Amino acid sequence: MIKDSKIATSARILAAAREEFATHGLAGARVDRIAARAAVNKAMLYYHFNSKEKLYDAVIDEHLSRIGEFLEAQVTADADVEMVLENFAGFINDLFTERRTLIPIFLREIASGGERIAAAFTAALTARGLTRRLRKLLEDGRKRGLLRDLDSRQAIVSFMGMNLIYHLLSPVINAVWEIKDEKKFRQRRRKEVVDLFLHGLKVR
Amino acid sequence: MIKDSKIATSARILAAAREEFATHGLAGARVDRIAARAAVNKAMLYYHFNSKEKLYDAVIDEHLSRIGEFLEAQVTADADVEMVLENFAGFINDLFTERRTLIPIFLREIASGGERIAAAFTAALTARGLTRRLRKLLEDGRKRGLLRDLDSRQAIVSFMGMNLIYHLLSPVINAVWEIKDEKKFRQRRRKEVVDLFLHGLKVR
DNA sequence: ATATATTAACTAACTGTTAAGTTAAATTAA
DNA sequence: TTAATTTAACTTAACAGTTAGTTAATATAT
Repeated sequence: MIKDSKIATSARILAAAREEFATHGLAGARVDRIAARAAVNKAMLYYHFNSKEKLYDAVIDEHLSRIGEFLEAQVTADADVEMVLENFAGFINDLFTERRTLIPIFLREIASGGERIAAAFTAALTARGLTRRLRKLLEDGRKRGLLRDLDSRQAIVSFMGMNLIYHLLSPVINAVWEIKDEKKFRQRRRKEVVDLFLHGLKVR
Repeated sequence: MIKDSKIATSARILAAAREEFATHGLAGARVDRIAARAAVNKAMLYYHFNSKEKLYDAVIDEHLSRIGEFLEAQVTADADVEMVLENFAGFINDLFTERRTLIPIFLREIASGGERIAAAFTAALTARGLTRRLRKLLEDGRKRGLLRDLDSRQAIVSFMGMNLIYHLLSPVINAVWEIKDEKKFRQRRRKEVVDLFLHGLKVR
C-alpha cells in the first residue's frame, strides 16, 4: 500500500532526525547520518522535508505538540493545592521520562535564545488557562490565610526549578552527589519536592 | 613588547571565541567569524590554539577556572544554615550575572552529555569539601531537631534547582509569566528562594 | 480488456559551496 | 641575524542540496 509505505518512510526519517538532532544539535547534525539511520536515500529527506532546517522544525513541532497533549490531559483535575502540585510534578516527570530526546533538544534551543520554546509554552499554557489558574490557586490560599505571603510567580518558578533541575542536569548532579541509583533518586524526588514546597508555602 | 602583544592577541581570540561558542555552540561556531571578531588573521587561531576544538577547550577551561575562583571565595564563611544558603544563592547569582556567556555554553555542554562539566564540578566541590559540609550542615540541623527529616541530597538538589532555574530558562519564564522587569525579578528572587527553602526545611 | 498517461516514491551519482586547516613568504622584535 | 609573529593565498574534505532518471501503482482513454 502506498499510504503505509509513505507514513513508514517519513516517520522513520523523523525518528532518525530526532535522535541525530538530540545528540548533535542542528549545526552538528549530519543529513547523511540521518538518512543512513533511517535507511533511506538522502534525497528522500529533501523529498519529504525540503531542507535540514525544515526537518529540524518538524522534530521540534512534534515534541511541542506532544507537550500539548500532556498538558491537555492535565487540564481535567481541579482539586486542592496538594493535588495540583502533585499532578504537575508527575506531568514533568512523565514527560521527560517518556521523551528522552526532548531534554537535549530543549537545552540547545534555550541556549540559542529559546524564542520558539518560549512562544510555544506560553501559547500552550495560557490557551488552557493553566498559568492563571495556578496563580489563582496560590493567591486564594493566601487570602484564606492557609498559605504564606509570597510572590506567587516566584514561588511557582521555584517549584518548576525543583522539578526540572534533576531532569536537566542529572549527569552533573549524579557525579557531584555520588548518586548510584538514578532511577530510585528520581522516583523519590517527586514526593520530596512536593513535600518541601508545600511545607515552605504553608503558614505555621 | 612580545609578551604584551602575545597576551593581547590570544586574549582577544579567546574573548571572541567565548562569544562565538556561546551563541552558536561548537559545531555551529565559525573559525573565520572568531578571527574577524578578534581582528586577527585566521592562521593566528591555529598558531595560538592549534585547532577549533582546542580553542573551545580553552574557553571551557577558562570558565571552569573562574567558577573555581568563585568557589574559593565561598569557602571562608562557615556560619549557620541561613548564612550558608544566602551565600550560595548569592554565589550562583553573581556567577551567572558576571559570566553571561557561561549559561549557553553550560547548557550545550549538558546537552552533549555534560561529562566534562560534571567532572570539573565534582572535583572543584569535593576538593573544597563543600558537598560534605553542606550535607553535614543539614543533617546536624536535623539531629538537633531544628530541621525536618528530609533526604539532605534531595533537599540540596531542590535548592540548587530553585536557584538555577531562572538563570537557565529566563527566556521561557519571562514569556510564560509575563515578566517585564527581568532585573527586578532576578533581584527579588534570591531572597524569596532562601526564604521558601528555609521555611520548607524547618520544623514547625 | 488493453494500452496510455500520470503521479508518488524512490535511487545513484553529481555539484557547488562552505569551512577547517596549511603554507610559504613577509614583517617585527631582540 | 635569528626567532617569534603575522598575513594572504591556497588546499582539501565534508557537507547540504540537486538532478536526471527508475519503478510501481493508479487512473483514464479506446
